Parts: sequence; structure tokens; C-alpha cells
Amino acid sequence: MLNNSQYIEKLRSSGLRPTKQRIKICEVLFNTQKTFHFTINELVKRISKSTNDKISLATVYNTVHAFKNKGYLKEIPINSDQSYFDTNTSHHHHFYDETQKDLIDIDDADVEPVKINTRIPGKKIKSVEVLVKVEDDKS
Amino acid sequence: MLNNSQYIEKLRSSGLRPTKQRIKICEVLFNTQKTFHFTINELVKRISKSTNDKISLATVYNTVHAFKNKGYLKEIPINSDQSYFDTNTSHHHHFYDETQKDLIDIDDADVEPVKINTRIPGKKIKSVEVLVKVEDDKS
DNA sequence: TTCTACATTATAATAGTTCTAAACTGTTGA
DNA sequence: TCAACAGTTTAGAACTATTATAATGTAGAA
Ligand SMILES: [Mn+2]
Ligand SMILES: [Mn+2]
Ligand SMILES: [Zn+2]
Ligand SMILES: [Zn+2]
Repeated sequence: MLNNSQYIEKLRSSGLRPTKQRIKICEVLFNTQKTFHFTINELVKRISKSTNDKISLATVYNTVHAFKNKGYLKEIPINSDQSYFDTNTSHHHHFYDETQKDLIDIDDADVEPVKINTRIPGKKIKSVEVLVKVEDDKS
Repeated sequence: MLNNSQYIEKLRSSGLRPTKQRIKICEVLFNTQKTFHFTINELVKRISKSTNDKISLATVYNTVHAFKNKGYLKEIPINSDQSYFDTNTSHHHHFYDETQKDLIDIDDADVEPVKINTRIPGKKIKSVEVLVKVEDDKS
């Protein structure tokens, strides 16, 4: 929940020029009470609802990737035909509702730390993500 | 490590006609000492190395999906441009080497059971998968 | 203000996957 | 035994998410 000049500062300080497209996308992504998950298509819809100036699809892709690289977004691995992104960049895991194709955060307090008692020599761990797939309980 | 007539029986008993294409794909997938991970493209290459009769790409897709639905294969959720499949259908987790784009099994004994202390009402858990992303350790 | 590197854009290209519809084949049961 | 049928294979087209291209525009420095 920042204002525009704060987004401008944030962008500048991470080496991204604060263009009006990027500022608008910041607003759509980060001017919310709650974090959320989205696909590029869903983001494009949100953007067009909140502005009259259209932002090209290529710019949305470019910006999402730039933000991901800067650590402002995370990409969630769900094997699907499209990428899912998350505005919640803190460490947490997910439910994936296969019936409704919906990603839901799992509060980190509700997951015991995942202990992996093996390593790969010469490799360092970048992330440990748990994906809990759920479906409608018809029993 | 079954022989052809055992694959025929396996296919028949799961309601799949034992065509020569499916039997060949069974051989490529299941006639190995170790289980492995593959993409469709890699599977196509393995198939063409092991037979002169060519199997169409559509059939490979059809068969992989049929086998997945019957539980003979698992699809591994890695956010990537292509689907990864696993001939190891037992419960286990993975390292994903982002440098080499390589999936590696984690022995289930090396992972403490993942405890999720929350549920979604009306939904039942289908799977709990841990993906540990690793990269080259340059430090 | 001018310059330049960075950013946006429309559009084409790419690539994994699914669809289509015609030809083929395994199985059944008369 | 073999006709009939449902299931399967196939080549190629279609689809769709994503990336590349290259021309135009713009933020920020000097
Ligand atoms: Mn998929
Ligand atoms: Mn991706
Ligand atoms: Zn999340
Ligand atoms: Zn595996």
C-alpha cells in the first residue's frame, strides 16, 4: 500500500526506470490489502479495468519478469499451461485446488519446517516449496 | 522389468488395448533398472532409438496421458515450458537443478514427513509435493 | 535542450500441446 | 471364422502461452 512517488522510488532504487506503465502495474499488484496470485492473462484484465491507457501484452510480460527478477514477485511452480505468480514474496507454501484451479496460501505457521536430510554436492538450495493438491471431497 | 506378455496383461487389465505402440512405450518406460524423469521430447528420442517402427507424436502424447490417468506415471509440477513426467509413482520429492534443468529424486527416507496443520473445508488432499530448487554453488 | 540507453509496442515467430478426421486394428460375438 | 464396431493411430492443422523483433517513444543525464 504505497503511493505513486513511493513506487517511483522503489523502481528507481532497483535500477528500473519508473515509466507510467510500470507505476500502473505496481499499483495493480501492490496497492492491495491482501497479496494474491495471478496469471498474466488475469493481470492484463485487472490492468485494463483500472486504467484507460492500455498497456501492451509485451510490456506486461516484460514487467512481470523484471519484478520477478528483482524479487517483487514469485513464480509458483504448478504444472499448468500457464505461469502463476504471487505478490506474496515471503516464505510460504500453497494449496492448489484442482477442482477450481485456485491457488491458496498456506500460512507458514501451519507448516512444520521441511527437513531435507540430503544435499547435492556443489549445489546450493534456492527454495523449498510445498504444493498440496486438493480436490472436492465427495465421500 | 516385465516382458511383453506381462505388459499386454497390464494394459488389458486397465482397459487399454495392448497395441504395438503402447507395448513399445511400456518397454521404453518400464523396462529399466531405475526409474527416471522425462519430457515428451526426450521420450520421443528414446523411443526412436529403440525401434525402427516410428510412433507418431500424437500417440506418444495420448499414451503418456493414458498412463498418467491409470497411475503408471506421475506428472511433476515444475514451472517450466514443458511437462515433466516420472516413472517413479511412489511417494517421493524432488530436487530441481535450475542450472542443468535436471530433476532428481529425493529418497523419501531423507525427508521428514511434511505436516500441514490446516485444511480446506470440503476438500481432500490428493498429494503433498516438495520441490527443492537448487543451483550451482559459486561462493 | 540534446543525447542516449532503456522501455514500449505491434506484430511475428516459436514451441509445447491438443484437436481433427480419416485410416487402421484389436476384440467380440454371431 | 469373420464381420462389425469401438478404440487407436496418424499427419497435419490449430491453439495458446510465451518470447523475439525491430521500430518508435521516453526518462534521465549532461
Ligand atoms: Mn500440463
Ligand atoms: Mn516459465
Ligand atoms: Zn502464495
Ligand atoms: Zn521422481
